[in-house]
Amino acid sequence: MSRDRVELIVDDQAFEVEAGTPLKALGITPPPDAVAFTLNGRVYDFQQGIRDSGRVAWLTFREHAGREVFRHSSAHLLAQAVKRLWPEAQLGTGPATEEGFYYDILLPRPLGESELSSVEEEMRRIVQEDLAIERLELSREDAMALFRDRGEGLKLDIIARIPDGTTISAYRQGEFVDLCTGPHLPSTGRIRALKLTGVSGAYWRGDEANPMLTRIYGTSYPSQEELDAHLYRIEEAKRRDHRRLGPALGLFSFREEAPGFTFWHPKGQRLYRTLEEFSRRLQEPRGYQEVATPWIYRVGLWKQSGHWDHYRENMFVIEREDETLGVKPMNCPGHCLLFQSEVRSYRDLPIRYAEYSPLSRFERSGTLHGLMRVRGLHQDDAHLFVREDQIGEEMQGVLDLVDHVYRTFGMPYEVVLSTRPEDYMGALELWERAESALREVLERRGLPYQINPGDGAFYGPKLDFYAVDALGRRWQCATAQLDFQLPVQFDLTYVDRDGQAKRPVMIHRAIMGSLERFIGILVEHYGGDFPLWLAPIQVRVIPVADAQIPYAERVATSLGSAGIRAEVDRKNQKLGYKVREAEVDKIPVVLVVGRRDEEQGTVSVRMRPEGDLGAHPWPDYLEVLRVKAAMPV
RNA sequence: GCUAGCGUAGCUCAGUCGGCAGAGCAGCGGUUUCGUAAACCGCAGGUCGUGGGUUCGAACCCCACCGCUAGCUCCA
Repeated sequence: MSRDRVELIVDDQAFEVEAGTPLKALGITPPPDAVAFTLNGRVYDFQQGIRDSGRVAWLTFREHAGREVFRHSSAHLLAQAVKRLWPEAQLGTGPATEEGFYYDILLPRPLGESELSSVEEEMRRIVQEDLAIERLELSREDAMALFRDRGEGLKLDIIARIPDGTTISAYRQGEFVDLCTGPHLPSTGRIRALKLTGVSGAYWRGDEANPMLTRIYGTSYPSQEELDAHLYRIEEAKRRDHRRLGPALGLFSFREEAPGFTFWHPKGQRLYRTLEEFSRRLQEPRGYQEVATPWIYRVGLWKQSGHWDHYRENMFVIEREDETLGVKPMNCPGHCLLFQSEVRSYRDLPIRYAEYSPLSRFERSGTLHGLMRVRGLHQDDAHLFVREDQIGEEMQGVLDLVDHVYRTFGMPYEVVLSTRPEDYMGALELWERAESALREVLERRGLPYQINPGDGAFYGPKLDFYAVDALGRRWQCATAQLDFQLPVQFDLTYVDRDGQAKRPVMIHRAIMGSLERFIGILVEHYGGDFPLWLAPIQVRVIPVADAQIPYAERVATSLGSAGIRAEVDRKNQKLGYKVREAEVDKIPVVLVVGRRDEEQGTVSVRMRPEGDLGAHPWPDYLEVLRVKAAMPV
């Protein structure tokens, strides 16, 4: 077969055609739900010239790559509608996202969310018109001329950056043309269900120095049912939003007097302390030693650690008596000073310092977000000082902890290795050693991982762990970072077997990460329905009538003595009312006590989500609860 | 910080054209003492985010600031 011929297998039918022939020229009718196809791992639409031999695999909306084609064409649809409404608008870029698509557009005037419905209407009209989507291939000159004529200044900017020798393509549907590599749907009529979901600003090319364009977000599906299901998922996420649930459950609140800082209410503080206790009970048997170090240091320390150069923008800085002081955003420098306080032997290592004290980070006002992004936080933080030969074993220990914790909360997790950033500190050779050490740890464990190039900390590469919650969303929580720089900055040493001073390696690690953020995630993951061991109020005792209040109080007291967090509902209300309130408050266990219970020495158990479990002898049932409520360490 | 939007009772929300500040839930007081998701009656609750301006008169129109929301940028 000559180089300019390709052999294709389509639905078990073989074709041999000239290279560059599009699929639609073969006279084949693709399956009705096919949006594109793959060939040798490359996605093609039906109009792109084929340059590879192989078997054609149809792509539908069900495949990730198919969805991307579908949403990308939806973005073009959006752009076309906007251009019909505002012909002087200039198009930026409009890609598909995980959940939908957006288009960045330079508009003659700001667009409010209320105006989206008219854009949406125009989009539906174009879907009705069922315009064929046509691929054009152009020379650079023709492309420049075409988009100059159409007043698309931003597109000229893009064309200018396309390297020589690349085919420049555009897609036309009706009167609309967009510069685009494709692939795309065959026609606009395929997009049966769509919704525009919001507008926001976005810098051209993502650079703060560039002008801001209007970004219009939307999503689309092949059918209304699928769109409705998507909108329902969004509603569900809103229902679970920790910023709504947290205050409603009496866990925490925010006040404008202290933006980015949390008011922990009694129940929230209990939850918080339970998590902290959970962390201690896991770490102490694993050789961690809890410490507490200062939270304000002279600027010299921050200069020494490198934070002054790399992290100052995120620090609270205080000027007093001609001196500059910085409130700590991290514990690592303090732990280095602690390590320095004594002469260390190789026999002392590894040393594992754990600390839960408050950290302050100046986050820019626009980035604050409930508990997920705050200025005042606490981490289940630790720094391990290890010999180089201990790195593997210690990292394995960290991974064990991560695994235990995320398993406990029923969250699968994904691992990402982040490598050397541009503003890195230290010698290249150390970085390479650190990065390959991390790779080896993961591979020995057989953990699949992704690589995020250039996303490491300024002092070392890191492993980030993304927990996946009940709604399938990913949250970055745990992190484990190798650090060869800070021991150099602080001139940390230990005396080795041969009497020589050696440099330890530091491992920075947090398992839950920021406890604030972790609680935010747990609230949404469980929808406020915490497992028994974690629930702030584990048991509510409800007397059927006032006459049973003393009995209810005796029950609650014995629960308390057994270490179970219990309260009595003394409200003058009917039982049904108090049961409902307990359900709304998401109390995991309700013990109803009426006259029958008092006479027979029982409690009537009601548990979430099962409901009424009938009468059980008391205090025998206390032991059942004690076992169920035990912390899973 | 930037773009757009929002801010009325503890919560959810109504408030017409610029003309006396409203409801439900929660709270409090009473009646009721009740067996598994809302008893009944009553009471109280407001600097309409803050400050300025326009107007005879501003929750409503204008300006500035604060906070929040969706994103952007940032995120050890």
